[in-house]
Amino acid sequence: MISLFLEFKAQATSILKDAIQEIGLEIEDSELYFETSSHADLASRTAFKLASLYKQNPKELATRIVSAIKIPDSSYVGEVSASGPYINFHASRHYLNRTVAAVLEEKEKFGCGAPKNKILLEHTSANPNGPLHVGHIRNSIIGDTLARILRRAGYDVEVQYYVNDMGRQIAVVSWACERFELDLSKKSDSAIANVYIKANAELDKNPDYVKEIDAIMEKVETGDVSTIDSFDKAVSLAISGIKETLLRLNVAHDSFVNESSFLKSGAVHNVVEKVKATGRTKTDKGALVVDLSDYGFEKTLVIQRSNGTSLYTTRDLAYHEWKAGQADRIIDVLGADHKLISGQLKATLNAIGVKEPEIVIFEFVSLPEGSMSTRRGQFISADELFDRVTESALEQVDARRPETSYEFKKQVAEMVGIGAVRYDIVRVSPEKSTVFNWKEALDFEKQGAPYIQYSHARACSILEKAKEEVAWESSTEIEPSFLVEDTEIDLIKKMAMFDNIIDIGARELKPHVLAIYARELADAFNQFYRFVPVIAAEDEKVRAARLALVDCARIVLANSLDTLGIAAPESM
RNA sequence: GGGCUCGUGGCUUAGCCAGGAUAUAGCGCUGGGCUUCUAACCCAGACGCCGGGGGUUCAAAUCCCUUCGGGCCCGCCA
Repeated sequence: MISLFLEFKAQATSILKDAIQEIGLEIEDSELYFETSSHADLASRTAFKLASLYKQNPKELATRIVSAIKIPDSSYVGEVSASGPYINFHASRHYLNRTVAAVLEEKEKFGCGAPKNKILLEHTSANPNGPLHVGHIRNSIIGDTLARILRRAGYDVEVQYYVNDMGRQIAVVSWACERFELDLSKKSDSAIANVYIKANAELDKNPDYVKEIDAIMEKVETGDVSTIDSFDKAVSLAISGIKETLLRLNVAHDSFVNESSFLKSGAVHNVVEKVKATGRTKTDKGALVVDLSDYGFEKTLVIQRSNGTSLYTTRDLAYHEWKAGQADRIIDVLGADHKLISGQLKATLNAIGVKEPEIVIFEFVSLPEGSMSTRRGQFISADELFDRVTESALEQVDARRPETSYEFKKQVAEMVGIGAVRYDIVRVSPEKSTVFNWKEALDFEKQGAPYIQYSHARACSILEKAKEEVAWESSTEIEPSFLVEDTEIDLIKKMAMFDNIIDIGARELKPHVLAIYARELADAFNQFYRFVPVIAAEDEKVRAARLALVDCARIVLANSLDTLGIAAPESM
């Protein structure tokens, strides 16, 4: 709740506005054009804007503004200077001291924002027709990291998995379970995938079977008990396996919501009636379609089949109508294949006066041989990735820490392996499509999660040693003003930036900014570690201050890792 | 065919929406650093017509047009 960089920026804003007013000019807050830069802690390009507004020279304006600047006592802003047309703000000693104190005071709460309203976030929601594959977990990791960022930003976040327990693909699964034997010696989701793949091959060979699927679909829609039971059985087998995978990935959902519940409750029927009431619907070859041409969609949207059954879209409309009543903001994390349909969904919701969701789209992960498909059995399961990556991590731990127990190595390998997977996926912007590559996935040499985790472990190790050698205690009173080395100041400034990163991530729904930040924070800590002796510091007060700084780094690294959903080992 | 999106050193990638100070970082490569708090580390160096071509602007990786290449979508599937 203690703002540092955000407060620094707020103070810089007010100081700059006053100075601009002082020289008789005026500008909007949004035209102060602040940016972080290597030249200053915060730089403003506003002189460019003022120059064009008032037809004056930007350099001269910057100089005049700077000379009119008045910095209040105990401000986070220390010094302001003009560099050509740029106005550079430098943080004060007070800001640095306050940062150290804030981290020590707030500990795991450091970086948290003030309490905000409720968000309902849906992610993963993969069809229960097989295990999660490496494409699905991009959804899970983006979604889970966003949820963690939003929580730290202060939102009350509920995370849901929308279970498709009655679509056509589940009818195929159910049909497949009758026809083929489930191999339950395997993980249940994998067993489901096997019969699902076989069934699809059968359906491709013999199109007559399609009628059987249609019949099953009609039965479930009319509430046939044995058909519903058969669906439920298949779905729960798949979902229990998926839950296991998500648990290992450190991804948690607050609730699993069944699609069928909206049919049973009559919500699907009601939402169709609401859409009809807008006068946008018509019948096209027996099917009920919605005209969304005024929203820019050329083609109509089908919301009811000619046989009267509902579609995924129809049930999704009902789901979103329900969600809109549960929270202030609705966020869905969806694959790029949903771009069009989610636009149509939003338009339809808008037409019936229901709050629209914010959609976060991520692009596909494909294989070198082409796109992944559960139906064709062409995918790499998340389980296989986790197994191989943790196995590879185990070899690393074994090589680096041969003296430790097998239990320890196994634990570290799990933290490092899963962390590496999460980091590798979250560090890339969601809008980039990627090709899965085993060599890269198993590479621990690059600066990824293990690098950040190692920095955390290193901080822990220094503090452990300090307890033994100099009887250090975390409660020791310290004087942060002794932290004057470049690497110390850089590290403090980087820690102070945490609230800003959480704010940006939450505002723009971009989890990758946090991934980059965590790596930069680790960089700053490692540089400090390399250049500045801590335990060996000669002056006792300097040593105490540096130990406190190590403790701060440990806390902010741990908080960053926690927000990324990555374990923070104390030793590795 | 139409729509959306991505294209930044050999490879991966930040910055683009809100245009401005030498274009970010990693891997790989070259060279250096462990009798000192964990070397999964640190330091230095080479490598870029920011896909191509036009335009707008005092200023373009960023905005506009066009073109090429990759991905996704255009189902009474989800």
